[in-house]
Amino acid sequence: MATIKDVARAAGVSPSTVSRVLAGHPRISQATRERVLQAMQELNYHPNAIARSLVTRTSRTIGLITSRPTEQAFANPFFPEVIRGIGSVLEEEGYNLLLATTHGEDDDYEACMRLFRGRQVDGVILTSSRLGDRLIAALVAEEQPFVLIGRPLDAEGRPVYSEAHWVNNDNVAAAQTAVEHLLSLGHRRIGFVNGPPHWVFTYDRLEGYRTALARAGIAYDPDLVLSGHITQQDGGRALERLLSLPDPPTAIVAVDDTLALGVLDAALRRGLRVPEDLAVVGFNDDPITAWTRPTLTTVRIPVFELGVMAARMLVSILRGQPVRPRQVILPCQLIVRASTVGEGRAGANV
Amino acid sequence: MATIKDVARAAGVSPSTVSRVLAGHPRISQATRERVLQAMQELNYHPNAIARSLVTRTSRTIGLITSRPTEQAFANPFFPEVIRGIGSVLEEEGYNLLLATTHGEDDDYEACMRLFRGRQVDGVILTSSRLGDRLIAALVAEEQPFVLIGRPLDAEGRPVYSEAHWVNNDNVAAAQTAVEHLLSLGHRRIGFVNGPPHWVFTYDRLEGYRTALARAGIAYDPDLVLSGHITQQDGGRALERLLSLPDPPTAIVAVDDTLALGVLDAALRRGLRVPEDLAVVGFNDDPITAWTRPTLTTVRIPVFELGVMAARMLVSILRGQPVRPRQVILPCQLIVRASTVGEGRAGANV
DNA sequence: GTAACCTGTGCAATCGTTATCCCACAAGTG
DNA sequence: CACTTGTGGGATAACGATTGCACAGGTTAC
Repeated sequence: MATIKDVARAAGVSPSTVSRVLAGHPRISQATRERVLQAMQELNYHPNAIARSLVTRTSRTIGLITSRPTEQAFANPFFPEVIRGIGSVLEEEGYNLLLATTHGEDDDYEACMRLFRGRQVDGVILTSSRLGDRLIAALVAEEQPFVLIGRPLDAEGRPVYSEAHWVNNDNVAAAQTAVEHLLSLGHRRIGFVNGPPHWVFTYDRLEGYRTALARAGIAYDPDLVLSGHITQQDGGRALERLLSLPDPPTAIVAVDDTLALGVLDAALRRGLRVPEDLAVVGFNDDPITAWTRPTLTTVRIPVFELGVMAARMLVSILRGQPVRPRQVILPCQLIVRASTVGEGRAGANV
Repeated sequence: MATIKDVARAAGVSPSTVSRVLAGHPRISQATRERVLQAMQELNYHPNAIARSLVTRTSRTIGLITSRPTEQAFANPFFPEVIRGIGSVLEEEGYNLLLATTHGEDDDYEACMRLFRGRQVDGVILTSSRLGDRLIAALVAEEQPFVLIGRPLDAEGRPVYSEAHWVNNDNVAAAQTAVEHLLSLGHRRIGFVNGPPHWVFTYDRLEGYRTALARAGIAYDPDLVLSGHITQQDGGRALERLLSLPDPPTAIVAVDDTLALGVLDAALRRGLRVPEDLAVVGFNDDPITAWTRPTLTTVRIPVFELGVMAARMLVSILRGQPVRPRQVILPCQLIVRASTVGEGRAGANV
């Protein structure tokens, strides 16, 4: 495979000159430039990105940390959608996207550090965070360029790292809106089907649930709150448990549409009428929610836009440009459909 | 950042020794090994993967070529699903996955070549191919390690590159099965909503459609075959055009569930009863198809498994192990649901 | 007419590893 | 005792680029 030296020899110049042609250096005469370019063509030369990375200490590659095994991450439409957003920016900017393979949730720290130390990526995008996330702590401490989709909270749920860059949707407000929607429909016993509670987004959504209840003067009942994995199966299981309570809920908020689908499916199988016997609200506006019967009320998260913003921010950081607001909050939107208001009134968005 | 030399100095050995410890070289005494490991710990040393790549000429990274802009690729559940499969293997094998960003379909050749020449990837997985694909031709000519999901056909549709590695589902047979299912239900005018016809998978599915018709003694009517992009919108448009024919079809085969959803949606909007007025069959068994009303008959493609097989094959190739069958064909399965047989009979798989 | 500057290019160091070659020393062999 | 064999580890040269510095020759300024 042709190297820069081969090209240099063929063009009768030094390797430096070839390198300068490659870099578009201004002080190269038109004549030599053409000679070099022709030699490159003839030898089918492509620069070795690895060698270049070694000396420039950049790779024009951005890492994506899912903090979950790929197999699990891509089972939820959230990741493809966020990658769509990220990809649309990176394509324009000429960055590649490296998916860090992680064995499990705890392994992502090592994986991410390896990427940085190994100089394989110039920066990373984290797609979610945990309470007291040590990966974020390390990235902040080492001043590695990164953008978080979400927001950093310490182990006690307090905001931290005000200097960090992140893009978030206001999950507290979003969940609050969802619950208030149900309250306005007259529901008083509202079940909350949560994911693993140590994730910030689940924590925030639970927070919103509690806030809404508190404002309505309804006591928080821990029996109504269940957490599990974000799978349809666990959604179904959660519903079963909630329905077996002495005083079961008349409405359910699930923190993800996948969970909500599990709830809906289990409810319908049980012969419940939705929303008459049980109202259901999900999160994310997964395309599937527009097709279910009844269609599913859900909180639309601007996932694509989160990806776009995160990528834009990171690119700016890498360019050394100051990022004006270091933190961005994108609005959510409650999409009211039949699973809460019935066929007739569905379609009106709040 | 600590380098191998710093570690060497701290441990009182030469860089070579540190490198050997890193590589698990057998001829290193226990004592020095421990000294070196401790120095690494103290200096928080992580090897520079780029520098290593430069000399070893490997990167432990695999490239994924979607041949579409990321934004478009990830709009279809196929890609996330195939990545799930690939990722599940790569995680175990310790490979990273690099998504090649492509501006468009024609740009993928350059992008892929840059990846290889730049030594950024050890091999690539192509997720689809076109008739007479020049990227495949180049990879074969340059003997670059790659696995194709699909199969290589020349510009005239003849199989080529018998030495290439690929994983495919038998799209011809799959489409044939779908059409025969409709024929067995009595349909004689069957519309075919195709994607861009220069892709091999669309070509093959059309082939299956024609074969099934021919076997049933039904003349091929080009008016019944439409092609467009694989979007819901184009599915809907195709249906409109088909219904405006003098002798419109009573059934539709769409080469992708996304198209089928567009067809279904447009049909329902028009007030058609499905399947009584119009039967619909899709491809891929997108989770959404189990939720539509009526549920959608579809051909299940083992997408996850295609990803797993492709990744396994590529890893074997990279290891220098002979891959026993160079080509693998995975079976499809027709999932019969209500969009062809009505609510009562749905659920029986063929 | 000479100093100062500009243009275009080459030289050589460097990035952080791995790999080849070689040597010092200890132990086994006849 | 001389000679082979084996073990552990150091020196040094790649790997393929980039880049600061030097410098030759031509142009401009005064």
